[in-house]
Amino acid sequence: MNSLFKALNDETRRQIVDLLKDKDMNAGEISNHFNISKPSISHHLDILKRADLISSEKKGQFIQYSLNTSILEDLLSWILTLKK
Amino acid sequence: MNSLFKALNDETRRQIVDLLKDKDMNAGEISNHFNISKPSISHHLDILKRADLISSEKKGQFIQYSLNTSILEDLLSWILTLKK
DNA sequence: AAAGTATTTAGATATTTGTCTAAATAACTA
DNA sequence: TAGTTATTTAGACAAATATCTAAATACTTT
Repeated sequence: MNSLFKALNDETRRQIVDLLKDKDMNAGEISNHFNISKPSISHHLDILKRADLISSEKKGQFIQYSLNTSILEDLLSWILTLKK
Repeated sequence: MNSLFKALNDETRRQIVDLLKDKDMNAGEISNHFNISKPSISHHLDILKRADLISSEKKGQFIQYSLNTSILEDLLSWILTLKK
């Protein structure tokens, strides 16, 4: 839960998640959406991956990233216990 | 949204939120649940308050804190758009 | 094999954050 | 009003974080 909140506690990472909601993208495509260096984006992707919010798959020269919504169940149910 | 994620990105603050889920508490009562100095807890409460996750009301010598669940709607709907 | 493209790793740095102690403010009590 | 209790504010500091540039790795193409 800690790594999940940590991952989501950054505007850029939340935007990456929003991007991947619509379609899978490789690191370069993701990077093009931001005014941030590629190494920094790579670092953000790593944090999202460690939180299990995204997965990566090598596609030849590229690395394709996709969203993992299953991990959000935990977050969702935590919020719902608060709201009850 | 930024202040909300920031507020939730800390185990102590999430525990405070969990405490207030069950019943309202004053700062001292909250503080007693942690091995952290009162000023630090006060600082955490301030962050939660700025995120609008809790509200405070002066009750004589004490300050009573209570959970604000309405702000969680935004978070909830954001998560749901991801899961769609 | 050499050159080019995609991505990550390494190392540095400035900013943010969580914590502390000491002091200030506010309210109750004797 | 003096002392006690509840809480916050101020200031300091170590650890975590977001970012950068330079270099390394991995794949593709010619």
